[in-house]
Amino acid sequence: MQQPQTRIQRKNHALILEAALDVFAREGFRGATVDQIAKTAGMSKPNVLYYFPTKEAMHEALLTQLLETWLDPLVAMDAGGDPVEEVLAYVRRKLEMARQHPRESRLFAGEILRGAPHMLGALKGDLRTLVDDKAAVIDGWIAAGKLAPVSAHHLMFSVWALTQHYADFDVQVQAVLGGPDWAGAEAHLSDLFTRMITPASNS
Amino acid sequence: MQQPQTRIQRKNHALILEAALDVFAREGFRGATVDQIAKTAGMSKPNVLYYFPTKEAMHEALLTQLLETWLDPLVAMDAGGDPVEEVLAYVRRKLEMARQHPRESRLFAGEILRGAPHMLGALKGDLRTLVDDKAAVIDGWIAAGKLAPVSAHHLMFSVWALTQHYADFDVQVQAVLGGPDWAGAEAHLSDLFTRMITPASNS
DNA sequence: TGTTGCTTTGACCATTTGGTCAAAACCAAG
DNA sequence: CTTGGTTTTGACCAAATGGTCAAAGCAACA
Repeated sequence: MQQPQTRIQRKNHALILEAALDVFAREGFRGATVDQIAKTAGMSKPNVLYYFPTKEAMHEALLTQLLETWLDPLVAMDAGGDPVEEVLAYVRRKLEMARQHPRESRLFAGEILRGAPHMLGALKGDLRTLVDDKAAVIDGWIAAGKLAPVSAHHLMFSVWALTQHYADFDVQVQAVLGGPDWAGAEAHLSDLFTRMITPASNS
Repeated sequence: MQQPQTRIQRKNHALILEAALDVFAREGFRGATVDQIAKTAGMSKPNVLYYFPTKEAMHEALLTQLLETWLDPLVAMDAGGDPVEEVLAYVRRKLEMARQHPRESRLFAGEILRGAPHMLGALKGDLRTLVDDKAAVIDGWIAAGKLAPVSAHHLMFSVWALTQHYADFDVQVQAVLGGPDWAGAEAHLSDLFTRMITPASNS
């Protein structure tokens, strides 16, 4: 599996994936049509199928490409940094990613919601490995008294749930608040995680 | 719009909605087919369409019915009770609901993810009203010093995000942990919200 | 300019799917 | 057992949709 060679191939490849992301995020895999993707990409349906053999191939290409980016904020959590600051920085990076890439967040959410038919392997493999790795780091911080005792795995679930919620459930948030409130979200999450993980002061 | 009259109508109505919930939760609205619903309900497609004029009608019936149940845990939060206990009890009720009714949670998530085409009115109406109402209660508790100062709205978003995550992203949770861990989830969330909302002790 | 290989698309096909319809099966009351 | 309404379904239809194909367009190089 090689990357596209010619300049025009690279361009159209990217163009199609961009369009597919748009449509998949909005309509879901089943709801998206190749025609919609083609129209969004500004080309004919057969031409889209010339670059990607099937609709599923586009979906998989997006998910594969996405997973890496998606995990970056967690990868960047540094075992050598200040524990509380590292976790808070992770939360902020993740929230920023949700704000900047809501389509990716929804694409991911839709895939998981449907039982992760195209990602189960990656979840049980790369994701699990990374998470276990970082959980060990967190457990180390806790053992050293640098972090309040929490379940490292559930802490990470909390970060995912809380940050992605603002992208995936954006419609609901806006319906309730009357509009977006990313600043409020960041303040709230910073506050929440600070209280959550700051170890009790040595009495 | 009346409820079904005869005994057989009531039975089949319920049977179809049960089947539709199953299929919609698993496949999403676009992915679900009337045939699947019919087969799950143990009857023919035309018979399903005899009770519900369209696929959309089933979806709407489910969502309408769901919204009420869904908000119950929040409705039950009592302004007269102990603030910290009330919030924690709300979290536990919501988590329990996610555990007992994952299909409903996924149905709801799918609807919101797609922009809430069938629920936007309810979100901006009933939901917003209820949330604003309860936010006022929470703000009252905070003003009285019974609760740590938090954004009431974002606090509720946090409850939703964290509890529903365990139902909606169940596949991911299980892929990472190797299996379900509702007990761990409850302990974690109890801990998290306790630290979040317990007011600083009077020094 | 002519040739070669890459790119693009109109037309087409098979399948799926939401929904219809008329006839059959069923049920309850007289 | 008959009759009138309700329930059920096999057969069917039209539209949507994923995907194919052969032919046309186009770029680049000899």
